[in-house]
Amino acid sequence: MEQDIEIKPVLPDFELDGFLPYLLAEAAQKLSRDLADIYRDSGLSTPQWRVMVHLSYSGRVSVRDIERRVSMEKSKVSRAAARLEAAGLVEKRADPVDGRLVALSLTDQGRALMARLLPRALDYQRQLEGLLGADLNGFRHALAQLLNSEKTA
Amino acid sequence: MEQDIEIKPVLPDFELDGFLPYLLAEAAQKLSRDLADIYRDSGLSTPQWRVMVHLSYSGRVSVRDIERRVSMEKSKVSRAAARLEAAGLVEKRADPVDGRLVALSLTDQGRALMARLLPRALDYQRQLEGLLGADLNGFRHALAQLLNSEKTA
DNA sequence: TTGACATCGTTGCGCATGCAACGAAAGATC
DNA sequence: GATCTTTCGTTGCATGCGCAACGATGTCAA
Repeated sequence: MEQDIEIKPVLPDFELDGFLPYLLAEAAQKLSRDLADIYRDSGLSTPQWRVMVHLSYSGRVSVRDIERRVSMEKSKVSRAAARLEAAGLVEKRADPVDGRLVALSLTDQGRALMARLLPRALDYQRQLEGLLGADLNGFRHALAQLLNSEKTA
Repeated sequence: MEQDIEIKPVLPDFELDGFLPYLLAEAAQKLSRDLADIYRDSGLSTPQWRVMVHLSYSGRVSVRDIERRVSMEKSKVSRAAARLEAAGLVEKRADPVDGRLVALSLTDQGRALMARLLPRALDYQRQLEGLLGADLNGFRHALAQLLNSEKTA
């Protein structure tokens, strides 16, 4: 008889279902997928969507601004912006003051697209808020705590 | 004078800082990065870590099991398992009952590694729980709600 | 002004990823 | 039992990603 059904857990206390990084990753992935249903039909990838969202309420912005704000790699932002420009949704100009900066802004076509998509995103947001109900405030507070926390290592 | 500092937000109600899918994605990414500091030194990638964790408390499992449980693509699981086998951490056998299934299990070396890493993961978990404090229960409940929700679309 | 250093955005490169297609094996139907 | 369908795991392929290196521009100091 070989070693057979000897299921000896390495660490009995450990439960994957209660592990916060795992749960958070699962939830984030699900929400991201559901949200993507809103903008996928418009031909936007997730990085492109994020850039568009940022431009929708931040006006004219550089690549570096988006990188810091949304924690996207600058190369990711750069490529997303290049495709958005090719699609006619975003305009890239050289910053008149600082020649290194690229000033990104929505074109009329891009603004029209987001004027159509953002309300749907807000609907989804309100749907989520309704789902969470009484837990919403605590949930927001918890997320803020996690985002601002330093790892003790 | 060209169109200049006319920052007209597309949708005034929209605030990225309060948008739940965005916040959740940010928080999940941060926790995943911090957690990775625990196992990165051991040469494990994130998919490999997830497979190891699953095997640590589930005993012998097939690729399909992991795919369903951890919502990882089966190709992702397959490649992670192949590398773990090459590293001597995981053993792959053919299931004696169902020839299609691959029975994955930890080797002694793999078990020893996880016996060293899992306590550190639990420490991190407890650190997070302490950080959340009174919000912890509500946070867990909220995550469960989100994970089980159906999109109204 | 000139030269050394920093910052911004793009691009090349190696690698991981997701998707589809495939062979092998099991199950279903007759 | 023979054939058709389904399931499992692997692999090929196109694409996206992170990281480093690069050219271009700005900044600073002497």
